Amino acid sequence: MSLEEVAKRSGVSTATVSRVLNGVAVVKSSTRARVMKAAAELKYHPNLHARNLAGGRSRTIGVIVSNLDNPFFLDVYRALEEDCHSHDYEVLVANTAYSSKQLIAAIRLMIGRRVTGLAVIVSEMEDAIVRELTESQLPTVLYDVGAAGGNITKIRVNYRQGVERIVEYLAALGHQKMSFIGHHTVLGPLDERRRALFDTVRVVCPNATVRVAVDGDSLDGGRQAVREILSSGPAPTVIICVNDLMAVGALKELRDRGIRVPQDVSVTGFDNIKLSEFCCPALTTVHIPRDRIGHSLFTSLAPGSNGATSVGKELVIDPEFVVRDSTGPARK
Amino acid sequence: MSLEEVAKRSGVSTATVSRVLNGVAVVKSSTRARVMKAAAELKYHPNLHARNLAGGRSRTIGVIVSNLDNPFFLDVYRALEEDCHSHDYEVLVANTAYSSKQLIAAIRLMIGRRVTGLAVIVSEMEDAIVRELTESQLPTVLYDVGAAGGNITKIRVNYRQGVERIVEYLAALGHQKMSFIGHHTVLGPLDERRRALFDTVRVVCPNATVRVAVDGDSLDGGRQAVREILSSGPAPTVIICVNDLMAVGALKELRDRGIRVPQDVSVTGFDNIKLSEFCCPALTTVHIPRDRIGHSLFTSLAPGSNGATSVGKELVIDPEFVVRDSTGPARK
DNA sequence: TTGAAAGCGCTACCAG
DNA sequence: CTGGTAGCGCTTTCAA
Repeated sequence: MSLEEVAKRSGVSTATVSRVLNGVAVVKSSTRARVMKAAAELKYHPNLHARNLAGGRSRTIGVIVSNLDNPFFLDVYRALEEDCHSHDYEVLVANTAYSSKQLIAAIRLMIGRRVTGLAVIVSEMEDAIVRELTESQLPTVLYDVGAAGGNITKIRVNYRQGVERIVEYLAALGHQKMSFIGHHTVLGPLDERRRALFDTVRVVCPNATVRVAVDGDSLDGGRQAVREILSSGPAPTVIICVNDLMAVGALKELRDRGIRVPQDVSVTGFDNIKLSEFCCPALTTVHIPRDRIGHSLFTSLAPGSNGATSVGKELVIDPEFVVRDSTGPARK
Repeated sequence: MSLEEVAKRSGVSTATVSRVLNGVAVVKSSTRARVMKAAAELKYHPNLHARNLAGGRSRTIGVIVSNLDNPFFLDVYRALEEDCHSHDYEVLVANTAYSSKQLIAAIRLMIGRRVTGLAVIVSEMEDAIVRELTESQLPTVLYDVGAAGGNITKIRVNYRQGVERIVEYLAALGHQKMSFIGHHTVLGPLDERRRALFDTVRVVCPNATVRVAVDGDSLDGGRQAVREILSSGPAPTVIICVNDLMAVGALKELRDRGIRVPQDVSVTGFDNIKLSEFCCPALTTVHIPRDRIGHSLFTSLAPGSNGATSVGKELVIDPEFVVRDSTGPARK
């Protein structure tokens, strides 16, 4: 089941078979037909490793994410995949489960596969890794970490802006006792959100207090974080969640305890994943256009018609505040 | 950045470099050190395509699923990935979005990559595809479709049993006006569930009626299907959903309309994804052990110590009925 | 313990 | 329009 066997069976050279299979160069249609027939009869499937090796190219974009379970990543992935497929590229996904070790392994794997470009959407990025990527020459898009330039494009979401809207809105509603739940990550976007929160609170409502709890990035994690908040001090009047997934978990715990949302406590999410409309109450959140992110990934990574990638820039994405039913006036 | 450059820099042959990098054969430790050093300095990353080509192997398991968005698939994937990584295998995922065309493309890709084994967890399987897979010789696991034997292992979930529990339970609660919402698929597991439902109803509660609506396999799809049900006839007292994801969507639509669950209408899901515990009300559903499925995938596909895969069997997985808060007595 | 060399399957360049 | 052939980068005997 190799090119050579197909060549033999159809009485032509391997070169011609290759031409036919790749639709390149003009091959006499009778010859073409013969080759196609032979390939079909032999159930021939080209060895992609050989093809990539010989061709040097790979037409593959790699994506590494922290947590495929979070719909946020899937939405980005879907948009990217759409572009890739319509331009005849493949996508290779890798999941790190927030582990640096797995991140490194994933990066090595992508480099080893000689991907055309690599998108790294994780929050466990360490400086050393960013440096290695920078030195690797591989066209890369980093999400909310590192600096643009050279082979690196940075996509930055303006979290600060989103957080500001949330805080301003809550402050106007009279909330003073706030809490924040996030997940275990010291670096990257997450901490950015936490820091932005504290900074904003300091400016907008200096009298407000903010208690923090962290747990896993999952429904269970959100629920657990709320337990921690509730058992470690006076009940807050608002729970600001680092993302919608954890917020939905938080909602569950509150409901189980008979704490009403938003009457007793307000809850906010972040990301605006589909689920945020379907939980109850529907979440007040901040929309982040995952589709735009996904499409930007492709645009930056895939070589344009001129043959060059457009990496090296910094793309800023502005979020949008969405008010739904999980927030209300602070309880007296 | 090729093996040869590393060899040159460390003053040994490519063969030796290969040995060092693969930890095979005994290499003098001083030589080994020199090679390692050179590789590091050169930031050498082995070309995986060349490696696979030369080695013939690939230590990669491919998985093709219909809808990565449905947590069900992710759970299966995660279990499989865990096994793969701990046995030094890679996993390659492909998403078909329920399209036969994409399924075929994905299969070709997997074969082209010469994966060790392939798991196909989709519901858009056509006979022709099953046949092609059977003839391909590639160790394959099919989910709820096709027949075991040869290079094919079939994993079958005993849906019928799950559906029976649901119907018996609902019938005992006095429900007579039932409805079923599923997604667009004529073949595979889905239709199995629908047929099982009708068969069971006929036996358990012949007086009951069942209306059907189908839409996409998503939160929106579930909501939409409920709209269809509600606008096309008398309100049912129970809505049986083909899976939890659609059930959560259904719940949302009911809530928006002020229809109480379970007082006005009962709702059941299927799969027991994590979300089914977190929605409100928590879903009565049928648990399907995705982790077991994932682990079985690996066991069947990865060659054992004897070097042979254990494909060819049929594995039956029994579901388990889980009662939560979305079901109650039929409204008079 | 190490080197030389024969491929793995395919592409691409050069002739014809 | 088609064939010959030199690699692509790595693994793997076979000798040394």
